Amino acid sequence: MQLIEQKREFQSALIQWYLREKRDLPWRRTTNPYYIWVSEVMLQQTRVDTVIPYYERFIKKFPTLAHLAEADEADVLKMWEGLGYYSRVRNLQAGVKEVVTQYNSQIPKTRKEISQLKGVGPYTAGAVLSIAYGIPEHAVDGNVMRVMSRLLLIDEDIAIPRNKKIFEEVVMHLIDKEDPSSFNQAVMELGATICTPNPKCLLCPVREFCGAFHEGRQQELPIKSKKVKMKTIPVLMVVIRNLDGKWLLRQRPATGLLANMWEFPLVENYPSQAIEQLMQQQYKMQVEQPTPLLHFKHIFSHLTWDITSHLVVTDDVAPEGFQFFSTEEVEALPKAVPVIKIWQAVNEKEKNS
DNA sequence: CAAGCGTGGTC
DNA sequence: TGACCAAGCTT
Repeated sequence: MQLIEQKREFQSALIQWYLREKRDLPWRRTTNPYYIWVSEVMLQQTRVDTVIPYYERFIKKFPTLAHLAEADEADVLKMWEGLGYYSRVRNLQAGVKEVVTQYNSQIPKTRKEISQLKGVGPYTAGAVLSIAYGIPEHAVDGNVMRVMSRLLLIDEDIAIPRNKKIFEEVVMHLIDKEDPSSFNQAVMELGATICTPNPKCLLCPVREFCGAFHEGRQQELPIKSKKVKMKTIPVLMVVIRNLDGKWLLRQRPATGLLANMWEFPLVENYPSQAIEQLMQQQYKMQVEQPTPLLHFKHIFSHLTWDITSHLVVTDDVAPEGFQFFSTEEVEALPKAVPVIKIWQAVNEKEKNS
């Protein structure tokens, strides 16, 4: 195969292009393995432009492994608010604590050891090892599979997990042992800017090595099977204010959807009946004066919430698992986007009365 | 392994 | 407007 035979020329063309054209990103100004780790976790399934401000704030607030290890989980979650996939940061802090306590605050330099840290999978392990330490390890993400499937005309379905090892083996063969950091980042940069789903082949620095370009098959690669369409769940959210002007919230479980985030009382798949009766049944609470707030859809990765929200008043006590919070306290709690939207609607209504 | 897990951008 | 996407990991 042409690319394999001209490996040196390919590596050189790719890395020269990367060093010339790479975007100036905050995490490319350091090789601090902790900062690389933070950036890689944030970048999982998340766009660069979204990550940048979160990254800047996060490392300012938690500048070292020790700072993050010792931080309160609620403060850590607050820094992640709005970024999504909230278990990432819970796992990150757990992994950082492992490094501090078990590795004398030195992030391990072997795939075997680093992969055992919470939240560090095959990609993140290879990314930290190669970018922070210059170790020639594969870091195969969606970009890499797309780029390699085109370069080498690999037509295995990239949606099937067991096929990823094909790409990991390809990368281990092609990777530049002298500069694995630039090589891995170059492949990803190429996938993010040139070898996109709709590729810009005329701008590609390695098109002469590309099997798909030669055969005009760049639009049909990679092969990726479709996923199932998601369900829509009707959700009723009730914002409950007591006579002291405080708000009723609870923290979601530590695992699962919106892990550890705070929310107003909610009912999924609720029956069509009055809010007062529903709150009595579900939470044993007496509420009055229901006022409609917002009606909107919130789309998650695998399901949609069709959210109806109301504002009510109560003179009751907080039910099991709930607490009343002042307005300032509610602001400080980590909340996911649908809760934030409803909270903003409440504030609007307060302002106009 | 398949399914669960957020959010915002793009075409 | 809806499908698809974006530097994946866990169970």
